[in-house]
Amino acid sequence: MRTPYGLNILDNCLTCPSRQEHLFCNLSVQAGQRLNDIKSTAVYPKGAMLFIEGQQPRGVFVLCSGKVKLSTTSREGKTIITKISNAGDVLGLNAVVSNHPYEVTADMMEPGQANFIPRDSLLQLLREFPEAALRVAQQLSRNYYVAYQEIRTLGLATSPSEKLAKLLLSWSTKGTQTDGSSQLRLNLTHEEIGEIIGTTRETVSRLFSEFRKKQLVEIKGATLVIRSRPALEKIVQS
Amino acid sequence: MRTPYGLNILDNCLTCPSRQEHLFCNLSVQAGQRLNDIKSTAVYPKGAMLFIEGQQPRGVFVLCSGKVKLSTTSREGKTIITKISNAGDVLGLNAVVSNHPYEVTADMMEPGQANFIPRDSLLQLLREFPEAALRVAQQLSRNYYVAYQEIRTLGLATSPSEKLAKLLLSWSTKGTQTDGSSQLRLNLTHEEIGEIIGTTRETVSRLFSEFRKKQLVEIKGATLVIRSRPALEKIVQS
DNA sequence: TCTCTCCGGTGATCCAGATCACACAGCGCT
DNA sequence: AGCGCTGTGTGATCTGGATCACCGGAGAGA
Repeated sequence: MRTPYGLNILDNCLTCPSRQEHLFCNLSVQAGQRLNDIKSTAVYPKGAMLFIEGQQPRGVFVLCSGKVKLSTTSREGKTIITKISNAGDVLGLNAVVSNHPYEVTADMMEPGQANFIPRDSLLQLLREFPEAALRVAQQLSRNYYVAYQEIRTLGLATSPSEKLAKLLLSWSTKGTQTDGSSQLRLNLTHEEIGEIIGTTRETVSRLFSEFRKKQLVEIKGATLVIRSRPALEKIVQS
Repeated sequence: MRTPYGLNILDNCLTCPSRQEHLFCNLSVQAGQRLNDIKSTAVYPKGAMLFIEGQQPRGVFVLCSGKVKLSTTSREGKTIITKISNAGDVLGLNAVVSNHPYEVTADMMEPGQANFIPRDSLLQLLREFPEAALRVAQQLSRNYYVAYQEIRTLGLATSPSEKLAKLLLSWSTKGTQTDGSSQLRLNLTHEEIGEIIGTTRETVSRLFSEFRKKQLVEIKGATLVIRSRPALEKIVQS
């Protein structure tokens, strides 16, 4: 099956390749079937907004493919990116469960597919299947845990260099691992990286120069090679 | 019933005065009874640690009376206070549900009582009572929501004065409300306030001077009077 | 090919807030 | 009283990173 954006569509959660990997997908057959029935799937272009900060929650989105940027913006226009979500992530869950407005804006960084589950149907399912409710609780507590790391980073890490080092290390675990160095594709602009670690475009640029000069890192086009994890860890130190 | 610290002990959740007010207390009779059976209650002195950041989760604490400071500290010794908890709050829930270590340290700021619910018993209860699991999910999503506000404050609010103004406003809602001014007891040191808004003792001190000079605020001993909410809101503006 | 726009690099300046350094006030202790 | 301790108030510096300003390269689109 092909779509306007050249993606393969997954139309059944039960046969989804990431079914086993993620909390929300890995349910009993009945609950899974039910989930499959109430979901509707759609493919979104780059730049599409799944939901916007402040909207009343309509439902949750389960990301099947693509990358999604979660961000929040102050009245003066300053933006921070709180998370880059990948396939398998559940978006908007907190808003739906707590019935608070979405606390972030979710927009597609590249074309991708997402399943939508309306709020009422989801809550009904949770009432019927205790296992699903527990699974959701676990997912929420994981979210909370991640949010907490973010608070620690923003509140405790002092310098931008520390934060950038931390970020690179967290990325490097996902990249190609070899000896003490690893490699990863960099598909964010300096501006966006600045929004993640809470600093300006210029500072990010200068930090990369500095890291390059110190041989901690190497950049060829969009690929970033981490030359020395230990050295980065020393910068983090906290 | 009297205790070493001069507190009345509440020994039954079903008759607790705050039973109706808080998510976790307000369950069906069966679930409530069960909760009452598996909990054990204790009274703690000022300074007692309910749990410490990094420990494996033993269970949750439901605070019956007193105030608890939740904080996290970096290796270099910098500390941030993430929340001041009051009666009715459930502490350690995320750690228990996700089975991650406690992400904060909880210590009593004044003598108080707390019920302890061991991890295994709680999880068992959640499996048996779907309503309880859903309740827990809601509690977690509320926690998440609060954490998010914190991220916004730390990441987006620019100046310390903005953060302090925000904090005072959030406190003033709980204090004695009159016209446009309100009054509240200040039982934190400048140092602790600094740890909440992420700045130094000296800066807090200077900010209070400044606010006093601008007639936004008045301080007599431990009571703080907010003279003009609108003016504080103008400082926040974000 | 030319132009437009976005992104990255880097220098120059400036300032808010951290840091250091005292002074002093309240309070419990012996 | 005299001592230590904890918390507060306020000056004097120092500095890291924001801000402004400009340039050059890469890609898109006509």
